[in-house]
Amino acid sequence: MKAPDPETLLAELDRECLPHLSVNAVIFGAHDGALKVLLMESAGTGTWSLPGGYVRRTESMDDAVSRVLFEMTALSGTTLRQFHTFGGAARGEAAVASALHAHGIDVPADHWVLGRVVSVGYVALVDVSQARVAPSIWANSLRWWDLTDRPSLIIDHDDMVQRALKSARSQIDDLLVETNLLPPTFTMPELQRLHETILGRSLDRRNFQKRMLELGLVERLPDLRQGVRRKPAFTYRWARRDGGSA
Amino acid sequence: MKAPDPETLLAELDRECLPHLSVNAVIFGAHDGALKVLLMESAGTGTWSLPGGYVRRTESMDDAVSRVLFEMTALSGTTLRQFHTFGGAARGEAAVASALHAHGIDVPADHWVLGRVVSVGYVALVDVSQARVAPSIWANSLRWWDLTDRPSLIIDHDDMVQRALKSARSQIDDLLVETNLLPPTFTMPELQRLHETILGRSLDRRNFQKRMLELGLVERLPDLRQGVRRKPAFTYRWARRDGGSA
DNA sequence: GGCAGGATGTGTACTGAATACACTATACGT
DNA sequence: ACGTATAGTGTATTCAGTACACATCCTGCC
Repeated sequence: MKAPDPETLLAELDRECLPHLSVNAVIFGAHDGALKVLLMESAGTGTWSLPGGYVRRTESMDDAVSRVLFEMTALSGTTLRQFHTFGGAARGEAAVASALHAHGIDVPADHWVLGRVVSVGYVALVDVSQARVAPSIWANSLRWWDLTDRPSLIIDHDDMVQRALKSARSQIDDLLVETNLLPPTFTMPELQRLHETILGRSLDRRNFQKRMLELGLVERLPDLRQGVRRKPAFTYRWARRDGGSA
Repeated sequence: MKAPDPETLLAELDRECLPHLSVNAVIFGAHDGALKVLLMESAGTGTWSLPGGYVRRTESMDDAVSRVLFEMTALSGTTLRQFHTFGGAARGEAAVASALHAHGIDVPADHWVLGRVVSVGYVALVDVSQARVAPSIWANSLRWWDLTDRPSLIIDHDDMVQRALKSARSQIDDLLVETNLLPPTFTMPELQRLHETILGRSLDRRNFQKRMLELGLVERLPDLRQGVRRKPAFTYRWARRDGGSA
């Protein structure tokens, strides 16, 4: 993002972006067995919301949300999946005014950014330790929150988190494949702990391993993971998907 | 809808609706064992597309799509379910210009209705015989097409139909409950034929009945359906759902 | 009135996926 | 070397979904 420029920011927004439309990303991360979600605090308001942004006229929504994610975390190549679009009539983002005001930008009261905005929700799973969280014009504070101990969010963003979580859990295999949430090679217990963190419940080791292998999601490598202070574990990597058409 | 008024239609659209946003409805109907989809022909172009409309600034998207459905079919109370939002960068609706031009309305080339529009897709199942299909400003022709024998559609509407169908089939129980696709009381074979039409495959009678009853979707009534020229069948009605919270 | 035909009603067996569960093996720390 | 913590592995059960055959009842024809 550019540095805040009182005069041109709003004009640029109007010229380059689709009005009344935003994308929001529910970014889940796993750290130390706790499920985290990335939230931002609108400057000057103390209110928390989901990271999001506007869609440029020449970019697809998918590209827009990838860009937003990159701007906020410096992560690219992450699988972002659309899960729902929120189009209630009462969706207005008063927090935007405060955020912009904190940067010396006055927004006309009738500007669309303060009014009703339809928001397309995307969900992603990322590695907390790889994300380089960076504040922006919209967010003076951006940080990971424990999912079970987070502030309440503006408008319907709490609902978005709930839906995103449900969606992420139901597509967990799909969302984890080929992501950077795990190193290129990993052990089965590592993969299982990740699943458990995301699903919020414990899984049986034997059933878990059986399922991963039966689904052909991972393939075992000849090496063992040494260096840990326990029994060495087999290492695995994501299996190449054999292209199955619809 | 109002009668086309060259001067005010566009102004009204700008004033009352959210720009660059539309809702589209994939309306499936079953008739004589064939799965139908409601399509409209943009006036003057001969190109076919899904019914749709714009979202008023004071109504929710859900309300907007219900209104569109009502305007086109006079059906109300139908369950419409959002299934996906289409936000590709190349979404422009040239057909709109022709449709409006056919009504003597000239659209400036840079107006948003001709440019990129993000479209929120909804799906519904309705009774073909109850729908009173009515042309509108946007559609000079509106009719049911056999799903397997339909014209190709503009932009990504063919993709929308595919996704909608997949979504409808996976939620069939949910979409059929309490709808007007069947009379208040119906027989099990009637319900089964409806399922078969929507799913596009035949089902086993015993398994089907067992499943419907096990899921508690229907409850048997004391009466038999007479008057048919076969063995009389039990009648059923939709069972009241015992409110289960998430 | 009897009989053939077609549609309706019903229960059991099989298969596959998910679940529950216990013991052996290895490295580290003492 | 011995205890402990973690990793590796197979079998039995349950549940959902699927496959399948025969009796019943009404209609229409003879």
